[in-house]
Amino acid sequence: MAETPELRWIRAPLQERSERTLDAILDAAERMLEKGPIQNASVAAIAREAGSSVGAFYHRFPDKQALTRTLYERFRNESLATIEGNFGPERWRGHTLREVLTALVDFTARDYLARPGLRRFAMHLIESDPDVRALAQDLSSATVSALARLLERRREELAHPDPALAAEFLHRVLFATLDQIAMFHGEPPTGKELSEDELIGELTRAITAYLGVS
Amino acid sequence: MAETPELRWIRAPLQERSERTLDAILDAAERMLEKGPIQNASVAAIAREAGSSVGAFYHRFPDKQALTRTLYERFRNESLATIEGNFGPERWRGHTLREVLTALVDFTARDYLARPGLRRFAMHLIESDPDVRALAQDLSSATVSALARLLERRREELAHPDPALAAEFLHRVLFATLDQIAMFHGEPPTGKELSEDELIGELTRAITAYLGVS
DNA sequence: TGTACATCAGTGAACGCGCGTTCACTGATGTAC
DNA sequence: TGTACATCAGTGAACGCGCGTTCACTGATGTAC
Repeated sequence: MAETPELRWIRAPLQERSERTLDAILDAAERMLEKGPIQNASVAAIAREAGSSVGAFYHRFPDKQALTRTLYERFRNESLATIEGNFGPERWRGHTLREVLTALVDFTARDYLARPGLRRFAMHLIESDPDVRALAQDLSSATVSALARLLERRREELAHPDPALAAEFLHRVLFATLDQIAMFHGEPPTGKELSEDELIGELTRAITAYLGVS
Repeated sequence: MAETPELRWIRAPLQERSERTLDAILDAAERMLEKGPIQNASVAAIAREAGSSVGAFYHRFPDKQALTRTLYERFRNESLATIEGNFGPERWRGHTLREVLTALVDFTARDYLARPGLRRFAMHLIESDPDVRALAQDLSSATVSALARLLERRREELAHPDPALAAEFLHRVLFATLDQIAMFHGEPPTGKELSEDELIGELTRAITAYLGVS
């Protein structure tokens, strides 16, 4: 599961043994993400889950923050790869803008909602760690730019006067909505259920209507 | 500033003196909300800010959680009153649905964005305290119902086939977007600025387009 | 290929700090007569 | 109206717990010759 992680915040493993330990700790932390906030999990508990020890933890990580940053970076790299894959101009050749948007919303929503703990983790970290926030802004910018380019290229298929502004706005609304759902453990803040399919349907309807997709 | 608060979670003050202390503590906590998470502020710091003492704090509140719950309930009551005021059928007589929605979005967005710390506080509490979450769901339900009734009454002014579903969806999207902005201290997650006016404009555009307002 | 030594990795008990909570005490307010 | 007493309110030092971090030690791996 784990690639060799970024070394920005951790001591480089010099033996294969310690690389295994490092991966085990990261994997354990990732597993614990879906149970509850990592911020509430003690280093001892994480080490135990990894089948390791507190001392081994501190042999790799200078402190607990380095673990959360490294984890965040793992996920950010996944996201960057996904953006590359989803937004290339040739990726959607032969499809209408409506089809493209429908597919993107569907994919993004299901991806997010499948791992709510991960999203909660990211939100808390972005809120509290300025370095991570800078990384997240970078990721957002990349996504917004990719979306803006997509909209610019298909300008004749939409009515919104300012595709760049629209991309910025849509990015915000979409991710805010998905993050909010993740935040509340899949239990929606209102009593009434709104199923995943209904949500995706309404999101698509709202986005195409907002853009004035022909 | 403070009304006599709900007594659900605190010991009733029997002398005027202790009621003053109670209000001072609640006001101090409210002030501290905008600085940083109350969860990170120690009881001693809150008591100090209130010009009181730790012992006085525990004379009113059985524990720290009772403070956050009481604070939350204060704000929830404000919100309930706002809903009552904003959603009565006679409130908008003589205005088009477009005008009503424009006014509601403008009011709600500016109200939220003026006190981001309050929103962050509420989000964290809703996430971590099941009792508060139940209260929040109640509040959401009330808002959604009020909005749904408004849309039902003006069904001929909109194209969306299911006003109740639309109300549920719009509520989510709107508050998720505003909460996300509050969450990141007004610094948007993307580098590019989207001014408050632009945001409100695009929100209104998106909502009217989604509903198919004539 | 074997041996000595250096470095890396892992262990878990102990430390220390922050913070929520308690408690013994002092002071203020209300009430009975 | 004054006085004695009970109850309420406030104070801040001390307690205790959880948890991040350290550290002295043991074991494993790599390397020089």
